[in-house]
Amino acid sequence: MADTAIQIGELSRRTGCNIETIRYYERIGLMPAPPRRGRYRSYGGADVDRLGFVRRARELGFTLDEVRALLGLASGGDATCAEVRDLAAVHLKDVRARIADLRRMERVLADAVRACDAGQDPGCPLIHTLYADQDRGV
Amino acid sequence: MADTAIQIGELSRRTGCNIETIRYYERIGLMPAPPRRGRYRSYGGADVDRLGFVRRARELGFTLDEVRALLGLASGGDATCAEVRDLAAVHLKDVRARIADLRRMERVLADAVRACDAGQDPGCPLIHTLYADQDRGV
DNA sequence: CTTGAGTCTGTAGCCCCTACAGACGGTATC
DNA sequence: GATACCGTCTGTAGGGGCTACAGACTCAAG
Repeated sequence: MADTAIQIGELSRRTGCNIETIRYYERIGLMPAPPRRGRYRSYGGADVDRLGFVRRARELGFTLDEVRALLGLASGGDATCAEVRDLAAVHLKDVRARIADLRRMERVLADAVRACDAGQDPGCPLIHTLYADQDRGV
Repeated sequence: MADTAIQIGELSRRTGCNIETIRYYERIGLMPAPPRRGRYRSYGGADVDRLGFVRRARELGFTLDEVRALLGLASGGDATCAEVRDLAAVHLKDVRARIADLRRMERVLADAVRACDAGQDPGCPLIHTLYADQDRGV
């Protein structure tokens, strides 16, 4: 929120976003190309806010395209809240699907590891699982 | 398990693995280069098994490098079960970490969507979350 | 003889960065 | 003033794990 001009390194420190990544975001048009002081990029408070927004959206798992959409909506009026909500809802569904996938993996892996520990099986239970299960399960 | 020779399309059908992906696996040495009938690849039952193994391991979220290791261990004696177990245990930990990450995302997203639906907030709650939360949360 | 499906090689693209190489800028020290 | 050192610059290549072409071929059926 300080409105003094900062360099890319400071922007990186304040947002926790890698310098290379900041330049990458600029290249793909996610961040605006800032003015230069000499040949160095010069950022202001608005850039810190915007990049923070991007970073937090990324941490919630939004794709860069979704982040782009969110940024567009964020600058619109409050009529866009419904659109934002829908974007988030779709993404939430996606996140839940990924969780469900991972839980299936978790279950199978945990079972296999437990079976290995039990050591009843002649041969390795996990290898057995991977070889034998014909398209079923998982 | 049929031991008649099959072409890549049939291998693809039997394993559910994309043709391009099969050739890719061959290129990176995950699948052996099969003999040719004329200029067409000719596969046997062992290939169906091996590719099935790879596919199931992938479905459990193992990386290709891990799959490579598993394949190596699978052909070893039963002394390797402990190694397989450890590989799986490490991977399981990873899967659990990813689940935890996704659950954090899920929680924040679900809260935001709920807040949007409630419509108390002046402006959009999700946008607000993304702009305001300073490094905290998420 | 021609059509059509299957296969072949090779290369380029996807997502989202990350990691260089090699040159320049600006400041602190000697 | 020279040196050292950090920060920044551009540009390009790589990663994982595929996927999607283009353009050539093989082969069986009609």
